[in-house]
Amino acid sequence: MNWTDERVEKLKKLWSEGLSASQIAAQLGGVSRNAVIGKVHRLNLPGRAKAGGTQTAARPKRPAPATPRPSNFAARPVAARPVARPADNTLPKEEIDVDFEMQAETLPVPANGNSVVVPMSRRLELTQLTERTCKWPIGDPLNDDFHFCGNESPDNSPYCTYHQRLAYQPSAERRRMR
DNA sequence: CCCTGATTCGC
DNA sequence: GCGAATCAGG
Repeated sequence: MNWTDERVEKLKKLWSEGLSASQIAAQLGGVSRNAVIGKVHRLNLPGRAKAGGTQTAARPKRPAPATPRPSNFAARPVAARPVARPADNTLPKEEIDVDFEMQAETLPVPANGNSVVVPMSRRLELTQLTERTCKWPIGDPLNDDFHFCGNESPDNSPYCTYHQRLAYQPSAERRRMR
């Protein structure tokens, strides 16, 4: 991917708005967060404020790589991000970020004795999702409380074990459950 | 483990 | 100039 004027402009804008490098990389697409950080430095954009200078202590030089870096790396499959966003993508962080993270969500227990418990979600924002977080959407995307399950999903599955079963219902199980 | 930004240096 | 690898920290 090329750093066109447009992309650089967007980078500057998002960086100044305080988005993290990975968030910016996700919005730009086709670049890693490292690329974003590297570009930020090259552009001499101001870094993030360090309160009290805790972080930037003199860093020892990087030791020489013991093993030469492999120059042949497979092109990484860019994760599809098909989830649509409201046109207004401004996030009122200040208001909704003060969340109730470990809120347990339960459904009414059916009278049949098989209790159906929906595991608590981590209430993640779209930008927080990783390869290992459940991408089961919860709520109305047009609503402010929309979020993703975010629990750990095994291996490369897009969903956690619970939502995996909801997503891919085997016919046998679907029948059993009616 | 997840994440964050900072730095180096081969390309 | 670019950005993966690495470091350092939360």
